[in-house]
Amino acid sequence: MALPLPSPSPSLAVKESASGSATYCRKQKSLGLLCSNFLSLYNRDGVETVGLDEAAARLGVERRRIYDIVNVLESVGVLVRKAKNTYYWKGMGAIPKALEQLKEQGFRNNDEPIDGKSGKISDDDEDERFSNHSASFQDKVDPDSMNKAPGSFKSENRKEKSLGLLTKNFLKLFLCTTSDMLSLEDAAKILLGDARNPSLTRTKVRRLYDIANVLSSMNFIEKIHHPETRKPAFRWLGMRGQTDSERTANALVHKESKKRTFGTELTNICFKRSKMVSPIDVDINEDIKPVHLQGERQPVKCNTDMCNSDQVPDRVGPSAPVCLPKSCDEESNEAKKSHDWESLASTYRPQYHNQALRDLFVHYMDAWKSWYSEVAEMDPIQVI
DNA sequence: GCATCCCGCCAACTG
DNA sequence: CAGTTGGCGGGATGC
Repeated sequence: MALPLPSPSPSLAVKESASGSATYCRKQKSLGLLCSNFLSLYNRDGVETVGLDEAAARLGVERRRIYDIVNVLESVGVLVRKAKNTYYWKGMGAIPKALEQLKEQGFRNNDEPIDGKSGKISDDDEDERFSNHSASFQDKVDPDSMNKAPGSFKSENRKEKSLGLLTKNFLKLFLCTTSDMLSLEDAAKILLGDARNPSLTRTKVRRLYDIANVLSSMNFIEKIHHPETRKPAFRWLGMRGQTDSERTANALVHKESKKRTFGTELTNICFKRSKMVSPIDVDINEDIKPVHLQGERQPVKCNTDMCNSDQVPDRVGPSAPVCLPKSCDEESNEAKKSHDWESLASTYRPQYHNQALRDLFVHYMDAWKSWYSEVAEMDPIQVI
């Protein structure tokens, strides 16, 4: 899909206060939310490849953030690198196998199951033997890597510190240990050869936070507090019998249930740390609940359609897919233009928790309609 | 005040 | 060598 893509930078999370001033809203820019949106965007039938530029544009984030997501997803088998800028989409169905392989690798590299506290895990199954720093397990080499040509030390050192590899090893800590609860600091120390270096540990912890956010958005882990120390930690949830769609769906629910206090944050209209964008920069996606309609409330029937972000630069929500809801009025017209996003729309129909959110949605719909009618007159929306 | 983690610089890597 | 990739840590935000 060759798209005329805008710079993602304008799509920033902003929140407008009652006074009209704006503040940066960190939550709306989180990697976990971005991951949820990423999955909602690509986890569907017919997706074969993922373009990084396209993903960045659709999600309204900088490419750098896409790398973070992609690296973690690649570690759990959801994506496989195809070429520069392009990944194969393997889907959530590839996860169990990937985890099983990680588990095997973990046990193969360590003679016996390791304990979450004292165990050690190779810092790099494939590359660590070329490492030049003091990892604990440099002598434990993944046999699969034996036929790989060694690269330069710098190259290997870089790989060894990659987010993808760190993700794998972090997962192995859960998969290959008896403990299903682990603090990130402990994980960092285990995964680092040099646990004495506070600076290294701190950096590792930062990366683990990134990873944990993505994994928790996929419901692989959940944040808890250690019962004794009250220190924050993460608990392994694993697959726990969830289907692919359930996992993706839960990923969306998760964002609301874990990262937001209901009713306290009605919009995703946020400011980037210092820059401003359109106050209509709403992340509608975050307020979308997966279907499983069992309920009382029938939300506004809404068809979603992907618009070329080139044409909606200021309306792209923070890390939300460039996917804006349309009213019933427009539905028939847009149906002709719309494509596979309809299936997504039917799967993730909005369900709002409270009246305020519903009101916001109506408000957003009105704003969108107003804007859309203007744009439609000027230049028809291109469909991806 | 500590936990969290976004942001973007810039070096390494790649085609 | 231009474009891609992604490590890294400063520092802002959240609690």
